[in-house]
Amino acid sequence: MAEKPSGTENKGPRRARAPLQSAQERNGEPPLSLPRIVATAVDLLDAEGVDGLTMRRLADRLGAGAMSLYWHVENKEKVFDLALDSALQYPASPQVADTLDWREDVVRLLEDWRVCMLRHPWSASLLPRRALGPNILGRLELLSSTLSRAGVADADLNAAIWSLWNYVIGATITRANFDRTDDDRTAAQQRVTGLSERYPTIERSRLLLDSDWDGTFRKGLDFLIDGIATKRE
Amino acid sequence: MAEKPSGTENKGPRRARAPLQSAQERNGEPPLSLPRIVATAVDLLDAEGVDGLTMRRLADRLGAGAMSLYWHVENKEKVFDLALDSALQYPASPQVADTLDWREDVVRLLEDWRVCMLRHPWSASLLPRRALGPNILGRLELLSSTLSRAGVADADLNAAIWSLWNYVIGATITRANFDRTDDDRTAAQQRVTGLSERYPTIERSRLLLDSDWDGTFRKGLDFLIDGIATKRE
DNA sequence: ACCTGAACACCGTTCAAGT
DNA sequence: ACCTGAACACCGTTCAAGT
Repeated sequence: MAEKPSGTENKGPRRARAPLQSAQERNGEPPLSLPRIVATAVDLLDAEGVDGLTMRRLADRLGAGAMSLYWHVENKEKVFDLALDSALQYPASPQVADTLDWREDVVRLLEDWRVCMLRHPWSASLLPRRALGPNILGRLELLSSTLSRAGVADADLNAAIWSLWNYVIGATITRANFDRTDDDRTAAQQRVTGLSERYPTIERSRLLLDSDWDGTFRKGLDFLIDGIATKRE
Repeated sequence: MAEKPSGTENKGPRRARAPLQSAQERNGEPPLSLPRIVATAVDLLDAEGVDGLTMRRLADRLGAGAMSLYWHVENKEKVFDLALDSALQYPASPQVADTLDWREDVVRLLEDWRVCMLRHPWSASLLPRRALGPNILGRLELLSSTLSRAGVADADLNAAIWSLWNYVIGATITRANFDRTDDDRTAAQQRVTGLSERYPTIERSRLLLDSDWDGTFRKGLDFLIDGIATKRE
């Protein structure tokens, strides 16, 4: 499984001794490279959604033959892995550390995470089923250390992290997928209304219409953090 | 868009005046019917996962030609919608209502929901992107009315419901997807260990190994409910 | 070292046709 | 009313070959 240099440590060919300008653009960079492939994949996903990412279409966008990708990337799965982690990049200088209020830190951390995923609406639903890349791990580490420094007992640390992770993932997936068109939502609520004797509470509260996603996210997050605060020593 | 009877109200052909036993099994039921298609789809999904569900394979399992499905079902999307809602069936007699403790009720409701989705590991990730069928709406209604009866203010009701929904979805998706093989998890944790200077906290807490999913789920749920209890009037 | 086209075994869905 | 096969426009990936 290691004949090809498509392994994890390969950063793509170096631009130094570029050979003889092969038919593509003439900026020193070779026409295909892992970073370029990943960046283009993210663009394609942003534009066309998960189902829009096709090896052939991706190659097309890169001005390459369909099969050329496989020298760099081994798999479509791998493309997803790399695109996801690349979409979750975060400011290298974690200025979040050591604020006065650890709750503030956690909230800011997770809200940034959420905003980042909402900017790439395909990312949230992909996250739980992918290998954890360095950016994802970096975010988890930042969260862990913040909570740990805040005094969360070691025994409760993992439960706290996973609870927050699960909540952020769930909220973001829901929002990215339900927040489609207003028409869809009205249609859904109207189906409920048509059966108001079966779903009286939902009908009365207009659950499927009203959706202050940002507010709801923040409220639930506060609940969780309140609970976690209890576990500090 | 309405020539075919594949619309929402069509429950499949009635078995009453069955005609002349067409080449299939000789139990009164017609060889193809919406309920049978949906049930088989659920089986197929359980056995082969989301990617395993193929119109052709589904038809195969039903002993029918590949295209026969389209008379009953209009779409592959629709198959997913129906299979999902069918997997989320719940006891028609909601004995949950009117216990002494509303918190107990909510917990039982959501734990049953989660167990139900874990029994069909493909369901959780499908849920957020699908139309809400009667079973899903029924569960939402039950949750809503329980919270409402518990005294949650109308202004906070929807936020409470969505918070719980998001949390359950997130937790279940994470669990269904991360809980794969032990090998995977050890490999993941070892990658972290190899970079222990970058992820010291995660390494120390063994986040990627230890995963008491059930316990974590319950703890986070309690946090949320605690927070919601605050909002009662 | 890097890229390519032809080919294989699949997809979902349309359509015109069978009973 | 219900089912079908052929056909179309796609997929991901292998392989043997090009430079």
